[in-house]
Amino acid sequence: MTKRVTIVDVAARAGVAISSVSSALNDRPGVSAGTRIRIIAAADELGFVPSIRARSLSSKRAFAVGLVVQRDPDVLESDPFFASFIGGVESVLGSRGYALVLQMGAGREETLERYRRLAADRRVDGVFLSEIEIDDDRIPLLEQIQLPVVGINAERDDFPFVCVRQDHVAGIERLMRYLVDLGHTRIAHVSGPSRFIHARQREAAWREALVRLQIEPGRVVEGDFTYEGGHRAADELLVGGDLPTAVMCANDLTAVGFMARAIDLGFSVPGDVSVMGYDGIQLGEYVRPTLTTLKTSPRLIGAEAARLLLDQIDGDPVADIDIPPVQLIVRDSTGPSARR
Amino acid sequence: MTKRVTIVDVAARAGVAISSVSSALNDRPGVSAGTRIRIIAAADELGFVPSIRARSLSSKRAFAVGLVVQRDPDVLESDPFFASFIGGVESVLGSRGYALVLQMGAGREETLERYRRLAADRRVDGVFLSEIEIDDDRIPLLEQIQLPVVGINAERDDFPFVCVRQDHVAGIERLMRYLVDLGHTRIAHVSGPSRFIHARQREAAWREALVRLQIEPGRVVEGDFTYEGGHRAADELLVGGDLPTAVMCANDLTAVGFMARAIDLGFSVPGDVSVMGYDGIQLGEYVRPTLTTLKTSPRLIGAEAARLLLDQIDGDPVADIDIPPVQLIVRDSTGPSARR
DNA sequence: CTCATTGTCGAAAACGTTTCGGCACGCAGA
DNA sequence: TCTGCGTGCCGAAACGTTTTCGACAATGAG
Repeated sequence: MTKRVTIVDVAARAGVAISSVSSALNDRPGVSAGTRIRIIAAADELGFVPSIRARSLSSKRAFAVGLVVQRDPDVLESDPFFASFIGGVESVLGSRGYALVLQMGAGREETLERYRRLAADRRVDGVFLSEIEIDDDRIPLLEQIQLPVVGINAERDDFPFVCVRQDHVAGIERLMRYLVDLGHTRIAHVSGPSRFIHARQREAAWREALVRLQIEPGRVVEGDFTYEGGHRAADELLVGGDLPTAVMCANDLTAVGFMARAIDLGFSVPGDVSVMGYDGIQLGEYVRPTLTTLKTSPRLIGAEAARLLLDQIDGDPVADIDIPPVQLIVRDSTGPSARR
Repeated sequence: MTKRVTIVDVAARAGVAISSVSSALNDRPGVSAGTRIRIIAAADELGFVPSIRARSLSSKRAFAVGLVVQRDPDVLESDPFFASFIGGVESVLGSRGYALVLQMGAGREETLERYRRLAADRRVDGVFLSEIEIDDDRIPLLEQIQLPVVGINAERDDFPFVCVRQDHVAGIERLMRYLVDLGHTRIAHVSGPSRFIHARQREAAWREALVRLQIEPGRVVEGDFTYEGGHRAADELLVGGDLPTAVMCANDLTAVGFMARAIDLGFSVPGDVSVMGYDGIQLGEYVRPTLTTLKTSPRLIGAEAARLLLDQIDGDPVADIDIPPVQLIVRDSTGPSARR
């Protein structure tokens, strides 16, 4: 019923002191090969599972890490990023005996409060920091609290923690080169909310890629990563004389919304305007026309971020990581420039 | 740096024994009003935060609950249920000093393994059990492990744990009555995978509602809760002579996929066929035609489930809860029956 | 044969709570 | 005055690890 077999039982069975059991099971030096084997055998036979609670108390570790996601319910409703990200995180955490504590804050203040509580309670040994904004309050807060942090897509300069980044530059350059090869020269961008670092990164990558390809960057309309945002962006971009021949949206959902609205407005996709997304979510495969996009791997980002966080907690040296895009997926929403 | 102020400090400051501090701060009897106030004051002044770790060890509680979601990555990719559900769970957990441990299992065996680990480690005081299937392995496993459980949309008979259920019957009856009032008599259903209890519940509710309204239930096609599943269902249902005049899909994503495909096939929605979903996700508002659906509240389900779980852990009496649907949302995808 | 050295192991002290048994003390009833 | 009994409080023992430090044996060098 209650947790029966403790380290004491193992020690008794192996005929050694509990300290030896501890050393043996944690791969610490100071115990001979012979006794080590004996101890491990005893532990196995008894089905010994060390008590995380006692371990936590004694070793001052929680064996858990935290993720706080700020969720203004509408925006993130069906954001596929976190599900995959968490999957990746979990795969690494599980194998190292760690667990993930997930918190959700509705507004800014609530989110900060969650971090504070997590730290005050010492419930986790480290946290992920994602969806980072310009002048993000959480950064000074986390600097003050002494807690290992791994950032996700943080800005490249001036970020005080280690970070995992999607390599937007490489990915978006591939998208742009593809468009330019098709003859496009007026290429617009529907960005994410500009307060988000990762939205700015994508926009900057778009701009730089075009400059590098010697194309004048087209208009930028700020979206919000939603389907509806794509609608609005189409309304804004597809009027007047200076129409873009291609549009790159900051994510797939926006691109799908953009296409739907463009078609409603009487444009042909890709005949009049090519549309591309960024993410590679399932949906892009089902809409008509199917969506050209760049597939990324939130799962990989999660796994690497978890590895970095755990290494950092263990005191191992860590360094930033760039995750390359997975694959350029060419489908039906893009085609040769109309050149009108 | 390290957790400084402990119960000992508080006791010293208040001039009492640590046992009194513990009693006072936990609202336990055996301490007079006067000293209680003094102790609370001392704790406040010192900014005392009890160590969850010590508390866990001593009181044999983890102060955390677990959610294991099985994620065959494609299917759940953009399932909005969990995000909202977790939001609701969190809102209750937070205020009671509990945290949520989230685990993700890729396959069946991995999922079971997560539950086992969670239990063996005693990392949580209880778990949620959702997406329940017919003959679900997890049920016997959880019965064997002694751990409080709250089910989500479990079957009504023969489920060994307490449960929170969306009241599909009430909700779907509203949808059906609305269709029947519009003159529909051939009403089909695109279900979820039949291995899921909640998919069967929806189908059963659909069937019973129609019987009650004295309409012969139409065809049933098994979908999979995805957009693509809606596509396939349309391919299957919209051929031959005996066409349905209305289709109720088991969730919104399926309905949106169904509509898109129906329109591709040359049908008019709702002219030739009315389509309705179930969930009330954002997307239904953006597609054309906009989607008639029933709004549910995963958030509410999460909150109630968390309350039930915590009460159960505290040893308080608990009883099943039915959550009513939130609102029938009539939009453009449904209309009078074509009666052809 | 002695002494320093190394490697192995054990006893005991943390870690910071909760909980349990008991000791004063004041008060009622005899 | 004595007995009995709640009340409020205290000291100390859990809870199950990790970790430190010292004891002890075996080993090699002088």
